[in-house]
Amino acid sequence: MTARGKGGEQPSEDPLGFRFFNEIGIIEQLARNRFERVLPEGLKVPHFSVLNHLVRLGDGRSPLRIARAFQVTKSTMTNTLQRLEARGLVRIAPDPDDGRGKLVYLTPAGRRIRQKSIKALTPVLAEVEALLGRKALAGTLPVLQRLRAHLDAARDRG
Amino acid sequence: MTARGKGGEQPSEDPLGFRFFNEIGIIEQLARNRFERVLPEGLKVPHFSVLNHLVRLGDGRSPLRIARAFQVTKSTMTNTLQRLEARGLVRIAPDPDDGRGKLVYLTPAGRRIRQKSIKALTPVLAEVEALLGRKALAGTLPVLQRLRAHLDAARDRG
DNA sequence: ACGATATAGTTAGACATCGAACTAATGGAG
DNA sequence: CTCCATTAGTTCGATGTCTAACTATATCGT
Repeated sequence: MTARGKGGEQPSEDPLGFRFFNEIGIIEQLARNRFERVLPEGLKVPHFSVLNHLVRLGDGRSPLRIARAFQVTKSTMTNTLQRLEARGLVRIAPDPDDGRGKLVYLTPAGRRIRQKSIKALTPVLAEVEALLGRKALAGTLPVLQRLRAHLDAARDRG
Repeated sequence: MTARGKGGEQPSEDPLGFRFFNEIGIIEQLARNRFERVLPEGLKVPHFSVLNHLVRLGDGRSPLRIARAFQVTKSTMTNTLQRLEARGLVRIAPDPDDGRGKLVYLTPAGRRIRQKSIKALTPVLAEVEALLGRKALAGTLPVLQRLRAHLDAARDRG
C-alpha cells in the first residue's frame, strides 16, 4: 500500500519500484473488493479461487498441494478448506495412500456455486479488458509472471 | 489469489483477466512478505507507507485524507495510526479549525525509522529493477495506473 | 528393526482489513 | 436560532493471512 495520484497527492517523485508496488497493492485491494461484491452468496475470493482451481485442474488433491499452487501457507489453506467444507462446497477425505494426508473433493454444490461465480465475474473482467485493451493486458502478463517467479524463489515457506 | 504456474499446475486456459488478477494477487502477497522481512524493527508495510507519505507530501494531514490517499477505509487508518502513535512514530493532535478532526505529525523517531526503511528497501527494489528492466517496469506502469483509476471510480467508500 | 529426520495437517496468537453501528461536531434550511 | 443531514473519527465483529508450536505419520540411514 502506498499513495495514489488523486485528490492532490502526487507520489510521482517516488522511485519507479515504489510506484510499481504501490499500484500493485492498491489494485489488489480494490479488485478483491470489487470481486467480492459480485460473487454469489458472500463467497470470498480465496474460496472461489480454490473451487475454480479444483474444477479446472481436477479435485482429489491434497491441501498442501493446493496451498503451494496459491503460494499460501498450509495453515491458511486449512482455514480456507474448513470454511468451504462447513458450507458443503468441498468434501475432505483421508488419503488412502498416506495416513498423514487428506484429499479434497468438490461437491455438486461447490461446482454449482463456482459456475455462478464465473457468470458473475465475467462481465467485470470483460469491462477491464475493454478498458485496458487485450494487447496491453497481455503485454504486462510476462513481466508480472517473471516478477512473481523471482519473488517466489526468494522466500521460505512454512 | 489464484493459481500459479509451478509444480505442474498450469492455469493457462484461464481467461486473460483471471490470469492477470492472479498474478497481481500473488505478487502483492509475496512482495509484502519480502518487504516486511527487511523492514527495520518489525515495521509493517502499511506503517512504512504512511510514514513515507507524510515525509514526502508533508505532515499535518488528517487521518481521513491519508486514508483516501491509500484507498483504505477510515477505520483501517484509525488502526494504523494508533499503532504508529503507540510506537512514538507520529503525534496526533486535534485540528484547531475543526472540532471533529485530527492532524497527524511525524516525530523525529518516525523520520528516522522511515529513513532506515528506505535504506533497507532500496536494494530489494534495485534487484527487481535489474531483473525486469526499467523499460519493462515503466511500460507496465501506465496500464496499472489506468486500471487502478478505473477500479477506484467503481466503488463506494466508508 | 529402530531411531532420527522430514512431511501433512491443525491450532493458537498476532495483525490488517472491511463493513456496520456509534459519537461528536459542523453546517445548511427553514 | 433550531433542527437535520453530513462529516470525522472510533469501536466491534468477522475474515484472511502469517509465524510458531504441536501431533501424527512416513521415510531413511545404520
